[in-house]
Amino acid sequence: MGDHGRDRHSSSTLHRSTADRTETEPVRTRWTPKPEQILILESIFNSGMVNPPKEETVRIRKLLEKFGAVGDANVFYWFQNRRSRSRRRQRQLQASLMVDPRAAPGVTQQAGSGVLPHEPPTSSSSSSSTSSNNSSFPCSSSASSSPSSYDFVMDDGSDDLFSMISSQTPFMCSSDVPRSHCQPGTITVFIDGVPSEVPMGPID
Amino acid sequence: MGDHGRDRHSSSTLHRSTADRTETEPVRTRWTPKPEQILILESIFNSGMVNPPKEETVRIRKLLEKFGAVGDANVFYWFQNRRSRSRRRQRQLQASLMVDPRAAPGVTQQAGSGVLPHEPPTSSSSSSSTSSNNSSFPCSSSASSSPSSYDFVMDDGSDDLFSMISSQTPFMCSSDVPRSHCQPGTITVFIDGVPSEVPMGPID
DNA sequence: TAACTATGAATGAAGG
DNA sequence: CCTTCATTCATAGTTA
Repeated sequence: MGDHGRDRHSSSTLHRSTADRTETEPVRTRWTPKPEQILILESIFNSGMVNPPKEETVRIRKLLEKFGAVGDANVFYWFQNRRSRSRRRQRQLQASLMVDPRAAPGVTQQAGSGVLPHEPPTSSSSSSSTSSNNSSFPCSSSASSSPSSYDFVMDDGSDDLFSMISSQTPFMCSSDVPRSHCQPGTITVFIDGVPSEVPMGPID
Repeated sequence: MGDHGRDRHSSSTLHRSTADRTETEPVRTRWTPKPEQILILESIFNSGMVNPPKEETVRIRKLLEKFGAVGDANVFYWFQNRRSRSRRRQRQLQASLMVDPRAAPGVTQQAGSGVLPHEPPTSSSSSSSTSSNNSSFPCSSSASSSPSSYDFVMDDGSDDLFSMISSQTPFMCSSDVPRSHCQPGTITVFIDGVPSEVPMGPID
């Protein structure tokens, strides 16, 4: 069982493959988000917007497109998976703790499905309260920080727009926020000096 | 009948999986349509019956049951999801074409952008909605002259297709092109040489 | 080289 | 009808 043969077409936009053959192979490679894109997505997610509406999704996509080809579907999937994964992680962790206080995440992988629960660090101080004191995102750049708005400064004009990212951030500073009811603010992302606002109104 | 007389979940038939976890665990396995079942479903869908009534749903279920456990709800959900997905795809495609200037007829293209699963705003979203584009596609294609039975002739089929049934079965594809409403006839599915008729009455 | 992990994409099932 | 959750498949990227 488990033999599905559904149409696996979709996706799109991807970087150049090793060698683009003129063959009829669409090379349906899946979208590989760039580090900058991941940063943006994570920041938005951690800002409380865990489920952006369509309008916001489109806007976010436009934002991400500045760093690489990406479609609305990719953004949509990203948020969906993010939410799902976060919840699942929490659930499994909780379940494990309930059953056995020292239930190690080690599992015996069985042939067939490789869905083994893997609980990485993070997710500790999760106060599921209406109060949101989420000050995640150590994006301590020289940019001024406005209340209720996150500033994101990127320098892609240079050769290495990655400098800012690898400057201090290990890779991804994501503290899974279960559901923060952030106040209506605005996520401001500065790209190449151009600020892009992503108003985060009613999250869901 | 105020409410749809359709029972929401009545999939009484479901196979058991490797239930060696907990004895009392129903394992709640979701229905995994077999390739043959998918073929039948797609055929019916592509034949124009995109929203079969309950009676037809039951009949289709009976048909599918020959290849594996399946409930009425599964069939119902399948059609519902299929319809939704098709519409979404179509909408997205149209939107993409409007935005994407490279609608080159040439194939072997890495697609434009990730098609999103949710409806794009298409024209600012404000105007009254539900402006269903009825034009659609020409309801012609290759159809048998038999007014009593309908043949499934799908194009595409470029994707990997499973090894059909043990008999000869018309190919199918994932192309979603629901004919608005072809002539009311009968959908005949040849299974193992045995024709099963599914009269398509009120299509939708 | 293969095996594993992380994650994007697809879809069944439900809720509204 | 539409959106959303949960489960699963497939694959890019990493590791032994």
